[in-house]
Amino acid sequence: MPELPEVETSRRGIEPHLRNKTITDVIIRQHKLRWPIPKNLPALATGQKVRQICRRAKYIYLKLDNGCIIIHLGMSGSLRICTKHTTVEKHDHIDICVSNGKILRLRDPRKFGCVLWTADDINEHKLFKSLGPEPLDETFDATYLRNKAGKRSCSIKSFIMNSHMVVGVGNIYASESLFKAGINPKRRAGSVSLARFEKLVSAIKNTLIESIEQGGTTLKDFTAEDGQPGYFAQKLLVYGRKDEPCTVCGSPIKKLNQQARSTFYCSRCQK
DNA sequence: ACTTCGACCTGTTGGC
DNA sequence: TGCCAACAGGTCGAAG
Repeated sequence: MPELPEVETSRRGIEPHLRNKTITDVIIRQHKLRWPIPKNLPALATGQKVRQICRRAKYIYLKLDNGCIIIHLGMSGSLRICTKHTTVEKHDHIDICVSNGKILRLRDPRKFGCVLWTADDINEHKLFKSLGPEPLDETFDATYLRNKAGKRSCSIKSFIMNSHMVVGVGNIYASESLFKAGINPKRRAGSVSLARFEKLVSAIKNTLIESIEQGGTTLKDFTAEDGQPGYFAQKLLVYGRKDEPCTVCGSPIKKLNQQARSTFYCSRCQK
């Protein structure tokens, strides 16, 4: 269920356990994720040192000297740091074992996630090549979005959730950001003014920064073998609040479906 | 080039 | 209390 803040929190959580450690083994229990885990991944990665633990969009990747291990958590994936004594649970699909005895373990009940390998420049990888800017990058601003929006007829909500426009805005933060910016989620992307894109960009950045900070304070011990990994409840203004009063004007929050996803908004505050 | 929609999978929840 | 349908925070790739 990870949105970008959870992915970044996961990256930060696993980083100190893996950086500069040598991979001693890769154990695959289930190949069939969104795409098959490459059969030769253990052969490629074993013996290599993990140089960096990075994030791009909602992908986490481990940089080795001979390539990268790309990880996506899909809808239900989670990462934890284990030891060889940690019980393997159902849906624990892959272990990446390193030289200090720690194990990076991916659990993903719905199997929408993936673990892939690339030997080439990560930015040339098919999944990375056409990604839009990071939402917290300074190149992501109102002018950029206005230009991208052009005369497009798709809804502003699906526009900001489109990874070719900007990455990392998931279903929850799309609703939350549009509420903060006062924009109706059904509005055509092409009809949003530059001034309103300014508000929207600020809202997206603020929402994400706040959540990442909250993740950092919530995250005490990522090894959390017994409980959940570094996910965290967040204060939501509209998401999941159907029929509850708007925090600004008091009118009931509405729910609608867009592209088969739930959208929550205030019809009085968002035009 | 743009938009919509199906597909992938299992666990949880809410209504009857 | 139990059953079943609906739903869940992602996103690619095909089809129109």
